[in-house]
Amino acid sequence: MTDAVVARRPGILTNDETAPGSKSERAYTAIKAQIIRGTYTPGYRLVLAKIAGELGFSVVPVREAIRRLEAEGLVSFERNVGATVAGIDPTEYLYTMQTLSIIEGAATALSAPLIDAVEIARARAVNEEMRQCLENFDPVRFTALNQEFHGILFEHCPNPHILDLVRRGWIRLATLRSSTFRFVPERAQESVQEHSALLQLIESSADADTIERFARRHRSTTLDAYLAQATHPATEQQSGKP
Amino acid sequence: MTDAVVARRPGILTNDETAPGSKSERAYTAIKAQIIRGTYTPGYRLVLAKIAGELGFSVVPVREAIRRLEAEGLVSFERNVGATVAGIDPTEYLYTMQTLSIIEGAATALSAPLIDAVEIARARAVNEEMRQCLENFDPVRFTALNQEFHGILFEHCPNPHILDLVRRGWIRLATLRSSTFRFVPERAQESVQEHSALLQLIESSADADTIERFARRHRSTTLDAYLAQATHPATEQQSGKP
DNA sequence: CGCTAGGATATCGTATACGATTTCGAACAA
DNA sequence: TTGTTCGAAATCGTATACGATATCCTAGCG
Repeated sequence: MTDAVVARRPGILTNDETAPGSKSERAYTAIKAQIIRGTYTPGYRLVLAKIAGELGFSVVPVREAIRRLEAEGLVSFERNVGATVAGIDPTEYLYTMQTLSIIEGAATALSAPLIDAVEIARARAVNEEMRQCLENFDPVRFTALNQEFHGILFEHCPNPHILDLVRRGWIRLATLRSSTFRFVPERAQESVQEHSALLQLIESSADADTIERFARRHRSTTLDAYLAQATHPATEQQSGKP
Repeated sequence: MTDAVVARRPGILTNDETAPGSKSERAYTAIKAQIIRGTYTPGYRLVLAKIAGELGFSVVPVREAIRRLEAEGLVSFERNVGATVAGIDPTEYLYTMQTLSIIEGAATALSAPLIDAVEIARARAVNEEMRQCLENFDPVRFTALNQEFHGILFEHCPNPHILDLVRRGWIRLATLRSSTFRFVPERAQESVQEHSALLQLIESSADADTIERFARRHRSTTLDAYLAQATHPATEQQSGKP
């Protein structure tokens, strides 16, 4: 296979973290980053004064940032009580996954005609590396590569709204990396194979419907695997007071 | 047909407007309502002090509300310059419609198994009334009923995220009621017929895929009709200074 | 021992004030 | 006329202050 020469880019799903804007803006990206990184785990209480102190800002921009994150679904907020990092119980997880499978399926189908041979090659390289991760049992890298792989597939989606929804879905799922996520080797194996098949479909210009169906199914199957594995995916919220 | 006895409810797409919360909350719903009503048309400049004055609040909650609306895509915002009601150029419109067709199709398919005979009857009644609106040429009522009809179809969608996305899509489209929207009688005629067919599919428990496909197509066909009709859907933003 | 009342504490919600930035227009030079 | 500079006005961005509300703890009562 043609490997090596294939260029690698950061990938559409990676966060900027560059935040040279207003304090409100920086608070927004800072908090968001913490949530994604997992420093603020689901259920963590976001106390205005505390965060403001940590960032060296006053409460006003922090508050604004939090309400924006609430609108994005990353934070849940209660009047006169405060905000917490949005928790994800099993039901929530299922909903999120289902939504993502629908959106991402569509995004992939819409991107497909715009993916050229070079991109296909890139995706193949990534998928190959994923296979190697399986042999070396490196779930962390596997997950990262999986993200990159799918990123390649839908980053050409011409509809920015859909792209945005996909990104949000991935971010939402990223917040439970540590809690619900379990690595399922058998499923991962299948996953790599399905990726190959999907690339085949795209390469051979299969019709949009087929691609969409396949991509969607790929997602929801992964979901089933994870759900089956997770014995009792923590219902309770953890208190955020360290 | 069994009419009359069928109960009528406000419908899932109608706005609450009840806002007994904090000022930040009330500012949020107030501004949102104005945007949906069309009082604040796309391009309208949302000046903090002015809106604060109108509502009798200070600027802080207003600003917060605006940033939340930005996160929802109803308002576009530029640092140190201000916020305007999000405009929708033809491209944007197309993107929004495409996204909505995908989401709404899925929502309808997911709802279908949960819709009972009573609801079907309700939907039939609404559709019948739509047909009458065509005869009397009442586009306004027709549009309202169309909203109610689709509301019945997907309001049972068990996935709240999807439901939420559908709602947002409708709201986004509502903001251009006055600008891009043109009523296309021929298409409206077809629309009513497709509604009947869709109800048939649901009633006969057609498989999810068929329903989804049909619902999606129904949407995107409407889109095509509107786009074909709109001669030159205003590219320019109107200045907000009255 | 369990429950309720009441106050202390933590935290939120928003008004006000003021510095920072952009925008707009007028005066002036080419 | 056209372009440029400079200053005033408009508007945004955020710190601070303080009232409002919820939560927690303690003491007292049954």
